[in-house]
Amino acid sequence: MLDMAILGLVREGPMHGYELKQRLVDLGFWRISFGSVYPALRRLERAEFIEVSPGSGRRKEYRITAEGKEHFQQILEDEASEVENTSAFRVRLAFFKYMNPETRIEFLERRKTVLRERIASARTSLRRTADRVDRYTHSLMEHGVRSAEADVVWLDELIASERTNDEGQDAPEKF
Amino acid sequence: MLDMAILGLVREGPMHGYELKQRLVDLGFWRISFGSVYPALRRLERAEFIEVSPGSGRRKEYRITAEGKEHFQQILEDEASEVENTSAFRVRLAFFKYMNPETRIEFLERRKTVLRERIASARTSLRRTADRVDRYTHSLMEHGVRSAEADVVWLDELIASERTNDEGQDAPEKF
DNA sequence: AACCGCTATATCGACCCGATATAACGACGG
DNA sequence: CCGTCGTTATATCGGGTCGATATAGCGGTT
Repeated sequence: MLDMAILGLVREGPMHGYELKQRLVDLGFWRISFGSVYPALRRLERAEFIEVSPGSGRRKEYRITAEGKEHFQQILEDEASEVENTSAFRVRLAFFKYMNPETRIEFLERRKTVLRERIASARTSLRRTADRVDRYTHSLMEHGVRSAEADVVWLDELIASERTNDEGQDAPEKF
Repeated sequence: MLDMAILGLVREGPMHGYELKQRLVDLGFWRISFGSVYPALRRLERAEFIEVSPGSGRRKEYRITAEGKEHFQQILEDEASEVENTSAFRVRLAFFKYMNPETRIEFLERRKTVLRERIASARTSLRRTADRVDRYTHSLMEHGVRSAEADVVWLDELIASERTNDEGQDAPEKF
């Protein structure tokens, strides 16, 4: 998941580790750690998906290779893509412009299905435990349902906007 | 974090691992894994916070010890409690009834502060990157802000309800 | 009686997190 | 100019977590 995020960011242009982490925070991955980022960079370097060159000062500039781009595309569009994992879903969405337009909607729909199933089972367990559970736990469970419902609404908006203007602003392939 | 969740659940009564995991799912921890649960149980057993006895069939019944209760109380009320970690926050909330009432509001307020800071910095990075970023990334960032805002509203409700009926009854109400 | 899906415990490697170490850098006042 | 403080930047470590997988009893179905 982190590999995809890093490749997707480095794909926009060369970057160093610290900057990479900040961009991830910008995307909403608050808790990403340097203990994940730097090992990931070495991992990707070993696999020859990225290259390193010295930047200014202590910096190391990372840039994506041809194999890296290929690999990124492959894991991005992977049919068996993890739609249950919120973080993985969000990363894929962040790089939606690189995704085949016809798989975008399918991807969003699958995410919606997962959320709907969770909402249903959460509602069930809310009803089942309504009397045994204190108000804090109950509120926690209810808020979980409301959040998931809001996510579904958001997904519906994304799907709608994807269906209506699908020929408009496809991002430039090059950089 | 998982340790606290397990101790809190086992505190209600003896339980086996599989049941424990299901209860965690009920609380909204969708992605908790057996690869975390069983090692955690052995960890807690080694520390003598829980005891094991054979249940029916292949089951193992886990029950909390006196030291376990003590430890649970200690990590629950820990002043330096991790309020930035969403999962840890949610676990603590699920066991709010065991928390000292006067620290509950303080805890909720600290969580609110963290969320407010995130909202502010997310808004900043939204403005900063508004032109450079595609509509998918933009929508992702915006949705993050909206979710966090909804969380703040929810926290406000919890705080309000905590301030008004602080008369020590744990009767579940509508909410 | 063979089969299937669910319950239940367990382990493995890869990965991620939080804390910590190190050090160069710019800014600022004394 | 000189200390020192906050930020930038890379890196490592131990312990925790994840996802996959193995094993097997158990109840119901055809």
